[in-house]
Amino acid sequence: MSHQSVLLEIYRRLNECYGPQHWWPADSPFEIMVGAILTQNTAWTNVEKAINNLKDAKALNVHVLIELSEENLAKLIRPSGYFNVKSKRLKHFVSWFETAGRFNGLKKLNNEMLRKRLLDVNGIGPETADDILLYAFERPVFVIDAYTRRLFKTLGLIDGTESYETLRRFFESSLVSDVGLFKAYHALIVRHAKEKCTHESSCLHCMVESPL
DNA sequence: ACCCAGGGTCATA
DNA sequence: TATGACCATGGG
Repeated sequence: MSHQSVLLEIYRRLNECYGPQHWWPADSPFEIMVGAILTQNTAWTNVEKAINNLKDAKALNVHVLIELSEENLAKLIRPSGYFNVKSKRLKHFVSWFETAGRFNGLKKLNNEMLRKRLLDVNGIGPETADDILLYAFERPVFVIDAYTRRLFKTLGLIDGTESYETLRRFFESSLVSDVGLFKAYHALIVRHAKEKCTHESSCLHCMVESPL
């Protein structure tokens, strides 16, 4: 059986268990990018609080974020944790974003170039870059996170020690390159990890027992 | 009281 | 290249 059919079958079952997930939850692509940085190693419920603070302060835009001091920005995003680190990272990101000509400038770059540029920003690593590429720029990039690693290790499809790039290539070369599929797949993997499948163990749709 | 969450950087060997 | 310390809040 090809990797393609295995991965599609897993997707089919996840989708049957949980249905559409409406991801990424945000009002705009810019909010997605800010959220991608804020959610680094952090529960999403905490990120929501930080984003709401930014909205209440009318600070969820390039101009205000550039003007805002690092200290004041840290206060606003406090609930998301690592607030000093993330304040710096957001500042790095918005300065870069503005300099690069925002969406109209950046959307001209191909996937590989855009990814390279994102990774040059201090505070943006592979997963954050791919969140931004997939959900904000609608590029067909498969996001690898800890949940993905765990699930597919449990399924015996990967060893679990592979590098980020190796795993990303595995998914991207095994699946048809489709933004909608990649978005939905990643969202379902997260959903499956967070809300463990409550179906009977005999459930034919969930081939996986909850990871330990 | 402990554990973890939609990671990434930096210093060290 | 590869491991470890560090960042920090809030919910279980």
